[in-house]
Amino acid sequence: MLKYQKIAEQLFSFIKSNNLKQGDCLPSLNKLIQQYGASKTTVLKALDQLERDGFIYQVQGSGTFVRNIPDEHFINFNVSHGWTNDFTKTKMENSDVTVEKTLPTPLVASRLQCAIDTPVYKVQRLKKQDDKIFCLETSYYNANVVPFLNEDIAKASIFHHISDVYQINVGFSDKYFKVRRLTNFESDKLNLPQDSFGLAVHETFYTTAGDIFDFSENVYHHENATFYI
Amino acid sequence: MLKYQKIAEQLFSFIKSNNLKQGDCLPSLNKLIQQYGASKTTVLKALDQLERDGFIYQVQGSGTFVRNIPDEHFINFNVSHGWTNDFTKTKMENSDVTVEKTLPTPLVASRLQCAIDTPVYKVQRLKKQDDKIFCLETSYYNANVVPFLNEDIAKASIFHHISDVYQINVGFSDKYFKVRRLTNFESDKLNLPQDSFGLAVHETFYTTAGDIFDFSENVYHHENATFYI
DNA sequence: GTATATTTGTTCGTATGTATT
DNA sequence: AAATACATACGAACAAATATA
Repeated sequence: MLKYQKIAEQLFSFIKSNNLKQGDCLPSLNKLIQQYGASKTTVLKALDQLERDGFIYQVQGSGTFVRNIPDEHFINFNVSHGWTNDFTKTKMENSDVTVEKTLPTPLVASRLQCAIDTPVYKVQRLKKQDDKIFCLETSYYNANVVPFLNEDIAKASIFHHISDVYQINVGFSDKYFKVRRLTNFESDKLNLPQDSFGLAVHETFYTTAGDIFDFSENVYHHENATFYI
Repeated sequence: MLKYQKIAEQLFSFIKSNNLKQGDCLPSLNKLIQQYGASKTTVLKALDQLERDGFIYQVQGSGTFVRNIPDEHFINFNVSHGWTNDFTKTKMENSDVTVEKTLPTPLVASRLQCAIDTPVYKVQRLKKQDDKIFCLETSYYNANVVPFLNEDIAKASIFHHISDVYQINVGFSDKYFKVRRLTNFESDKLNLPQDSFGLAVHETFYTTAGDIFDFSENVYHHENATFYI
């Protein structure tokens, strides 16, 4: 692990273990430089990462301070994979898992930016948190990039699997969302009355090298799924 | 304007004016260093900002590439003030503006982290985009931080006003959201049937110095409001 | 397939600027 | 007015990943 990442992790642990609250002050840059035996550049990079992640904020001439810890009943909308609020990891369980090797619809092919005769894995999963139905996920993996998937892999974590086995690492994603009425199939799966509404999220995932490997649509249970950013 | 900001702006303009698409390559670091007469650190800082904003991605050993331009019908969920997708600025108009100096409810006081006898401005605005109703905003400003507001200011831009007049600059915000049924008042304002659903967003705004000055609830029209991140 | 060049990523050190205390 | 603390910018060296010959 890199030096600035290690510093960022230790500072984060410091905040958690000392139970620091919004507005509490962190040690000054110079103290952190001494404390970690690092250069200013390196400590600043660690602080910048923590700031991007929403844990701290820096005020010129004043100091570095802790931000609010997000309410634990809400889920970080930025990490749709991993499902953690970074403070208390919430266990997300997959059920009703189906995996099918098939050909993409025109919409899916356009989102995966592949030809319509490119084989894709269609994966559907019902995600539950503490036995509460959280969302229905329908995702499509380009089989030319992700050579193999099955129910066992999908029941655990697809992203971890393809990272471990194929060294395919998630880089970034395009993410669109809106509120819409559920289809009968969706309301059935989510155990909601017909004509219920939910949050529908379309997300296209790219590898760190910029290649598309996954397009997903998640439909969230409007009562059980609440988010923060 | 700072050097790295200027470089970031010019690179962004370069992408737009040359109509670059997803995957297109930007000049290498060394070329940018020569081109802008800046150090590696400074150019990197500009690139990091553009990467954070979702415009580019960097691949070690390979190069720097352009990301997808977001669909123009979707709005950047991260900038609830300003209302721009950074490529085509969409005009957002305020109507049905009311401003009232009052005392906070317990919920509002807790969100503003102020006493219940602290005066606050309650501002309500209906936001329209091309005459389509976009959302109903109800916001509360701590009057000890923002000394004065009226309908004229609220009809234009409150954030611009308090930045210009009081040097109060927005630093960051805590943002929570979920899908819920609208109240009768809300569905009436949004011109939707009763019992419609919408996206409800609670956002607490902090100044760059870390002081809370605004708590807002936005309720979005589920047909007219679509987002990206 | 391998060596080499290219390109981004990390880390160090230093100087100067700017805002707050 | 002075001290403190973060912000910007420069330069240099080395590391790591990728592209190319």
